[in-house]
Amino acid sequence: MEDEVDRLVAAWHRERPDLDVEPLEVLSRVSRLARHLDRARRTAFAEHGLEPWEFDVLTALRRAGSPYQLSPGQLLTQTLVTSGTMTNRIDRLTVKGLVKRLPDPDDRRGVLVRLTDDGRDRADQALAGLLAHERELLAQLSSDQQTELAALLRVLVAPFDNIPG
Amino acid sequence: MEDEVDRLVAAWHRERPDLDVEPLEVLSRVSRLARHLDRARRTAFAEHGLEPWEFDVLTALRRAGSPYQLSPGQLLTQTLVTSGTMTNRIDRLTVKGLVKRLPDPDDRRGVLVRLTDDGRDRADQALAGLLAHERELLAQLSSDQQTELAALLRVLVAPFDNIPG
DNA sequence: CAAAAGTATCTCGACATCAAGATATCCACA
DNA sequence: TGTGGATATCTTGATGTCGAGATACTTTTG
Repeated sequence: MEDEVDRLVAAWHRERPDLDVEPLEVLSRVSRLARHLDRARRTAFAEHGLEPWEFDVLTALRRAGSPYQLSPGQLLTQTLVTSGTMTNRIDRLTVKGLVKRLPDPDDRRGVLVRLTDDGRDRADQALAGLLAHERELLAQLSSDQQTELAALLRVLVAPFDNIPG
Repeated sequence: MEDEVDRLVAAWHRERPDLDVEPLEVLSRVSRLARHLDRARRTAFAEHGLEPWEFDVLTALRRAGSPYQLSPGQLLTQTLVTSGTMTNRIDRLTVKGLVKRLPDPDDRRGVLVRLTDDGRDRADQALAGLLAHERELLAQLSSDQQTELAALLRVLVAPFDNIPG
């Protein structure tokens, strides 16, 4: 089946036949798919009363394991936002009662952000919902194809994840 | 090579061994890669004095072919932003002398946004630069692997692109 | 031909994000 | 032990985006 990127590439061939736009076949699809996924996730999370950014923070804490706490610094390396943004997010999640700030007993500069019981439940529910939606999307591919796709994507992502930056 | 998603999946297995998080192997990689690509593009465009959003608008006009003009409405369906955002973008591109607004001769409600000569050159240069950078990223994969990857991604994107939404 | 519905663009207010800088604290080394 | 540099978090100001509504014009309908 044709997609927008096929049309994009066709347009470039028409306008710039001298140019090899092959890279767009992969990378434009990655970007566009990510955009669509963002929308789908927003919808999925709304069923649980969460915004995507709230899910990101809550699940980072959830994955940390009991007692479900991380420093703001650890949270921002995991979520790739700036410190100002993270301060703001923690503030708002605190108001909603999903996390709370505790002083770090070992470092008086720092604080620890801990998931409340309610926050943990919301994270678990939203994750289950997300996985259900995503499984539907992936039903277009066989299990083997999914594995293949994951492996190819890993090759492209790994350099970013392993080289500082 | 391991990546962040491998670590993510391992963490979920540890904390929620009951849950099948297989979909994340594909879709989290798509989202994370897209995020890295955004950054890389920002860097690539900066060499040509353009922001990513400027590139998006200019290349949409460029692809339209001579005389390189589209209505704001056409531009916002292509770039997936809202009308308020597009108005703002056209304003700023006009100030920079990369596009200009012309009245639509056939519909007095409408305007046409046309690329200036300078705008067209900038778009062409930035595209060439982008493709060069992206080719480097993709050098991790063989030509066959790239084709395979593009095909698998197309299967996932196509439903979004072909069903209105 | 007049009124209603639809369409195209722009305006405005709210908000999340970023980048840079401020403040407080820790740590290595002399 | 004290001093300078590194670290952790928060604050501030600017900016781009969204969403709702306003305005102007076109098309359809009766």
